[in-house]
Amino acid sequence: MNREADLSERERSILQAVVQLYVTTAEAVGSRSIVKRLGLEISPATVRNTMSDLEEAGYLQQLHTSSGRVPTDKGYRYYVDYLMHVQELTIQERARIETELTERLDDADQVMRQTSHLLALISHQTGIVEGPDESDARVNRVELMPLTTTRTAVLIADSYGRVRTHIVTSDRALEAELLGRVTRFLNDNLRGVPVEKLASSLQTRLRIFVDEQHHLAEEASRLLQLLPSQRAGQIYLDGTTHLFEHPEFRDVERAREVFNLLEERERVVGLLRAGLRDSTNMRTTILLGGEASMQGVDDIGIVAASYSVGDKPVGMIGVLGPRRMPYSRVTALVDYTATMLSRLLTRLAG
Amino acid sequence: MNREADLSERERSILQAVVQLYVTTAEAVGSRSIVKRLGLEISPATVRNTMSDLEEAGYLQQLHTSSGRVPTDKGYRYYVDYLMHVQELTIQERARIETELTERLDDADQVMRQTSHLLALISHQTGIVEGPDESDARVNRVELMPLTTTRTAVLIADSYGRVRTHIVTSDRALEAELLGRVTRFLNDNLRGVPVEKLASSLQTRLRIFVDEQHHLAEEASRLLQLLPSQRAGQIYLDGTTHLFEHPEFRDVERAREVFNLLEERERVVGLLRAGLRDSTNMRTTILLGGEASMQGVDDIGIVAASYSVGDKPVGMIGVLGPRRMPYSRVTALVDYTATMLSRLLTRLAG
DNA sequence: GTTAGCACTCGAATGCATTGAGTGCCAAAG
DNA sequence: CTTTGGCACTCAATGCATTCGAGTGCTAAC
Repeated sequence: MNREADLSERERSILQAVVQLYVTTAEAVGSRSIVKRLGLEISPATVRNTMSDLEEAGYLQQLHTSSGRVPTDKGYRYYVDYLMHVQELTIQERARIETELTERLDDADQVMRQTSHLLALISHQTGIVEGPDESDARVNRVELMPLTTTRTAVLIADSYGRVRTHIVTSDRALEAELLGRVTRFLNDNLRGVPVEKLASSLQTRLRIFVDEQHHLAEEASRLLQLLPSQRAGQIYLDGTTHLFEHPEFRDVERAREVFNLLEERERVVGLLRAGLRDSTNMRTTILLGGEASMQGVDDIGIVAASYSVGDKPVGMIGVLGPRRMPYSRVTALVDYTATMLSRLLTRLAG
Repeated sequence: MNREADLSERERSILQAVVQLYVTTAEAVGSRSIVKRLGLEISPATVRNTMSDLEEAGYLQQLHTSSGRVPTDKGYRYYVDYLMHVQELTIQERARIETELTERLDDADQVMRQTSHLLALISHQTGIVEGPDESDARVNRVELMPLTTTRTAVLIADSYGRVRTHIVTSDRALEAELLGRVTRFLNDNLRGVPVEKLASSLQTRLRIFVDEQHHLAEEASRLLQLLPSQRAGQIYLDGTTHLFEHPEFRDVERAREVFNLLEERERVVGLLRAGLRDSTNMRTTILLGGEASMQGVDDIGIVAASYSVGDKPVGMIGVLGPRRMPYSRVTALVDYTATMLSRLLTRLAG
């Protein structure tokens, strides 16, 4: 079923005008302002009739009998799916994203931190970057670094160009020389193994090498057993205070809800993932507070896109703001940023 | 000058009652409730006279002519300096801090994250931990880990048991074998050097070793030059959303001010440091919004304490909340936590 | 199908009286 | 000289009635 066909040309342009006006003014929009906005030769009364139809069909909503109208979830959804035309970024903005991202090219971690910063800076909203999915990361290199006789830093460089540090304590003293040999052993045997399966992989390979390198393998196994199990994908946030700029969060309770959401990283990841799942063939997805995947937090909207390393999508980025967000601008931003990030990370991993 | 002598016994106990009542109720306190609170055989009228004196002396304040009174900065200051008796933590709370901190004993970074979490959890306020001052950190061990032919991870374990990762890109390809030799060279020559002076120290020692190990030293120098200069001490925050629970931050503008402060890490570090400087011989310091060192953010209070590695104070922890804070409880918490943290980090570094 | 006109609705703003917690002050008591 | 009871006074908060105005819904005419 093509919802696009449901609305007449006039209804479409009026819905569009309502959304756009509401987004900029944050106030319910009336028939007169619509006429002004469209510059058309129709009277407010006509607009009122159409708006009434749109309300009946569930696209608009009145806060009280004699007020202007405001888009409903359905109205926003229609707008972002069919009416919005993505507003290109300016050349300056593109250039800025490109230079400020490539500056930090060295370090995947820093690239992602900087990405969230840029998203926030340019959109004046909250920028979100979810780090590459741990489950796809593979071991590029392992290093064991003695800290004290019993404490050892296990350093794992993964296929995304990130370096992770875990510190493990063992019962008995380990000599630096031994750690050096174990390191070499691990690098010879574990490159390309999924990071999550480091310990279990080693167990498997142990069987093969058990005779010749029994001692080394034992030691390595002991160390890797101590690694904490993988936490959920890292998340980078920036610009959370921009939320305070919007009138919908004047009420502290509302603001609090959103801040609570942002503190629960798994929930944020969950939302972004849901967005990816529901996404059509578009590169960006828009999630609206109140819709199925966003139970529990109304009032917000998220523009999200996935980024890839090579051809494989590995994580999400997004911009979170009030549901009343300038989607056309933000969509362009998120789309372009995701493309740039993909390119950079691919180069880093390659 | 001993300010303690300035006030009569009655004035002292009434000031104390005002602060305590105001802290729990968040409402201006009147003469009747004070009488009830103190359970004394004096009449409200007497209390009113005394309160009037206290107001004239600047310890109390009326919001409007016919309302109850509220402590001023000076009033709070007197209270925390002379009237407050620290309320011991319960055994359960002590036990909790101890077990939940020692659990993560391995990793200084995690210990500090956990510390901020505990501070927030137990106080129901915002917990702050400032990582050990970078300027005192010394190199314990260095490792170079090849990521690609041109990208190298420089790993530095410092004397506080932390491991830092920097990724540097060099112009020309570096063989793993070479990096191994450079690593050994660095560890032989740079242990104990202040982390900040890594690059310059190497330059100095280069002159000595220039003949025999010219090539190695050159290579090492090139890599270390690329390290980013040290950013200010890391900061760990937790429980920022607790701020929303207090009526003083019902007004979004107020809340926003504090969140902005918390986003500017250097400013937070600056406040804590100022606290350390002003501190008397007490182990904890209390900073009150509006006072000299806290220009620009009213309405908040901070209880801070320094922690040490060995005998040397290296960083600060604190709890931030509304100025109307239960200082006696929070002070006990911060004090005990700082002691525990010192003990753990000393053990880690030792 | 579109428009002008008009009655109607309802939130927001304004004015006004009431209430009550709390003070300041004074004169009397201790 | 300190303390107390009494009393007038102040001021925020509350409730209520009124007004104002943006905006609608409806109907009759175009």
